[in-house]
Amino acid sequence: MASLTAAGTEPLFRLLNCFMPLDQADREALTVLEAGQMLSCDARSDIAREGENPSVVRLLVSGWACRYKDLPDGRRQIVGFFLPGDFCDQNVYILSQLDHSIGALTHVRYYEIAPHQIKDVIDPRPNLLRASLYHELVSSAIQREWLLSIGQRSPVERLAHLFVELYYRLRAVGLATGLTFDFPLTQNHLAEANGVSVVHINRTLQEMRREGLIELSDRQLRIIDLERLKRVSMFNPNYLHFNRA
Amino acid sequence: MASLTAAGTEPLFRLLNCFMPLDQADREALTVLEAGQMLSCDARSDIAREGENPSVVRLLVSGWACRYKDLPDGRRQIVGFFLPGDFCDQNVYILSQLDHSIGALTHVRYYEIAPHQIKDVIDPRPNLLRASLYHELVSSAIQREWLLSIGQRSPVERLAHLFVELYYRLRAVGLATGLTFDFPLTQNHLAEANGVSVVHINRTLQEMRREGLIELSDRQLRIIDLERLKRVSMFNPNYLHFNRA
DNA sequence: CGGATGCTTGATGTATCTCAAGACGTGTGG
DNA sequence: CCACACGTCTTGAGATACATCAAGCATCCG
Repeated sequence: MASLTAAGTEPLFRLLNCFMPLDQADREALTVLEAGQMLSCDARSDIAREGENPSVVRLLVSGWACRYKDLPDGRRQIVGFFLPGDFCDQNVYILSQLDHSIGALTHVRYYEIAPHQIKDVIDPRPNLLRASLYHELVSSAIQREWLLSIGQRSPVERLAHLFVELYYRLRAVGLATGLTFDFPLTQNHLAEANGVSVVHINRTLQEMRREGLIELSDRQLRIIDLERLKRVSMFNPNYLHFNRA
Repeated sequence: MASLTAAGTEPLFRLLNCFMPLDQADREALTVLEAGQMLSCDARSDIAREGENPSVVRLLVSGWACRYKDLPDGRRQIVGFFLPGDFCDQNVYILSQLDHSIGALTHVRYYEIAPHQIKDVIDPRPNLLRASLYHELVSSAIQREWLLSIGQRSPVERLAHLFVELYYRLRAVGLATGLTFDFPLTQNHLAEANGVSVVHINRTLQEMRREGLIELSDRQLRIIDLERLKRVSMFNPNYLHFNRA
């Protein structure tokens, strides 16, 4: 069985446990998925490419990844981040063609699992089933919140909002215990996720540091004033649907 | 049984039929949903508000609606449009709290259906089941494409892309037979969906008219040059997953 | 040592916002 | 039936937030 810290299916268990109260039997049921094939992938390489025919479900175990879309002329938009414990699209294997790509932002490790295996594990247990449905719905809700951010929030607000969101999600899977935590995104990633140029991200970050909101260096983020960060970004946690944070 | 034009469950049938080949028996199965309660709602009023506890699934029958999110200070972002035949969130009734609102853009008519009724109709028929899963996945894919649009495309490109998307979707449900069709969105709606000010939308539209791309007046959109519109916006229809357009 | 990768800064241009006003059509109540 | 409010589209003027281009520096690594 996996150790309790950031290995195997433990992050997934912790995440699902935020949606529905799970018990030890649920936890053990999930470990069955650890029989699947564990793969790994280097930073800056793709886990899946647009146009492929997906046939497996991927469960991120360690490292950060992202979903992105690109245009023929090279512009690229990150449309979501994957953290340990996240399924990369539980149901997309149904589609015949992937409409986006998945890229590794750091070195990542993940399971590739056959769809029926997931069903075998999850479907018989009502709470797991419900929690995994939540997971799916929340992924979609996060996309909507990003649309609100990119469409309406200013760059400072956008970054503040993103930092708080990632803080909540990392905490859920046990990767942020305090207000300082590993944060491997480069300014380039932040730019691609927020629809702003790198130069502007750089200046926006400086402003936020000057304001005493955050510190960010050496791949570590320190949230100095969480409440102000939430106020600035008008953060409303309801979209994450963590009933039991 | 409903007439074939834009009434009852016919738009839904047509939409699902774009994902999987359906037969007459599937069509008739869907009409069972017409036993549900038909409601209507005036333009500019809300069908559902953020914070509510959703317990029904809504199927849009006629008119246009949108999903939107707003910030405490009044800013608002439209994150999706609903056309006849669309389910407003097949699965959200699972969540205890709605994280967004649904607003009517025109006078709309819709069914309110109990979740179990939908399951009763859809689950026993494999093609219906698969098609409705597609519907869900495509809604999510559209959100991703919008993120790409708002984050990376210029206002002209964004509008062009939106016009093509809506043309495809309207055609799928039989509401656009030629390149001229009813288009009830105001410039304000376009602004709120694209994260641009109304003034700028106005000027962007003028530019597009000048360029001979479209005509738009009196709630009618005329696509003058579809191919150029697609080229300008770098439109790739793969995200709609209309296998059988 | 040379080449990636990432962060930072300055200078310049422009796309887009904001504010403000007017015109038009439509429905409504006095 | 008129007066008025309201929603929508349009235009102008001015301010500014942001992109772009370009360069320099640090770190890491083969």
